[in-house]
Amino acid sequence: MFEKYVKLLREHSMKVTPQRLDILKYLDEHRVHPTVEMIYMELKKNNPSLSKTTVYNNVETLEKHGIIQSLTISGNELRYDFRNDMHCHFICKRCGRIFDIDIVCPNIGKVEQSGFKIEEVHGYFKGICRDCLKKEEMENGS
Amino acid sequence: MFEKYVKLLREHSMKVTPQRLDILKYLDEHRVHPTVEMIYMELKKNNPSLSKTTVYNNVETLEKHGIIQSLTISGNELRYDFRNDMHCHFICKRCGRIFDIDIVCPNIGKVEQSGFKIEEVHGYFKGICRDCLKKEEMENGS
DNA sequence: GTTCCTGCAAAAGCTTTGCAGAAGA
DNA sequence: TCTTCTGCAAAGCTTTTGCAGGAAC
Repeated sequence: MFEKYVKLLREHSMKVTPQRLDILKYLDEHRVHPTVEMIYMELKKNNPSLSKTTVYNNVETLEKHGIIQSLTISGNELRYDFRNDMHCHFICKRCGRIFDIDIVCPNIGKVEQSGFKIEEVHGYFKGICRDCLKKEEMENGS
Repeated sequence: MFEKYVKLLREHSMKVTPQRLDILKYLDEHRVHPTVEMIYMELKKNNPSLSKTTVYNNVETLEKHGIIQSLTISGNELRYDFRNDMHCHFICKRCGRIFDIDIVCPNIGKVEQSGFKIEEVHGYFKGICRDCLKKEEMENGS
């Protein structure tokens, strides 16, 4: 059940705690790019003594170790992604859902040629998702 | 002096107020992608009665009209850009400065083909800028 | 005159900090 | 045993809200 995450933490010489395992498992199994609040509310159900500070501490530490990734796509809150490989995100302005977009920026070379050392690449698309477009068509349809 | 911005506001049927003109002029002449706090502190020098709420109100309205653009690059605060054309940004993890990168995403078509309606494209690179890299070399240099 | 804007104060929301006790290695 | 983690409370910041008076048109 948790072996995968125990291994992941050990590989990064991080202490293995139940809270950490819960957070990793949640992020892995719920690829919705949740906020700290969402993670906290979900995990609190099975562990009522969980503190939001612990969630904050852990997502920060996990990110520092490169295990997870944070998204600044929505401006007023950070979102977390179990995937740490390079890909883009699409956020729907109607429903707020965030989708993974498997595209890699082909211009990194150009930016590096101009003297910048790139450590992270974030691509964010904003607009209306398929489902919300369909819903709109249904409502406006003749 | 302000004719340019008066014209811009009129074109968008927005009322012309001194505060609006000041904000537009500041953003146009200081392409550093400032925060609301930075705009407020600067403009307060010549207009001590300026309110931070007014700055918030105006950057929001200007963005809604597509005159300026907001960046979510830094997570804990919004930054504003006078440029509203499509381009990318690079933020230096050392000095915090944000640079414009004139690159257009070549993959928009692919995302739209998968059924998403794209309204905004944001490309953020994070790393170390030229100046900070040089400074590092000087300090570590043999 | 009507509409929209400004600015103040208060509140809200996300995140960080300090610290004592607890748990991991 | 030593180090790190957890959880609580309080504080810090950015941003939003409500509203009365004022300015734009």
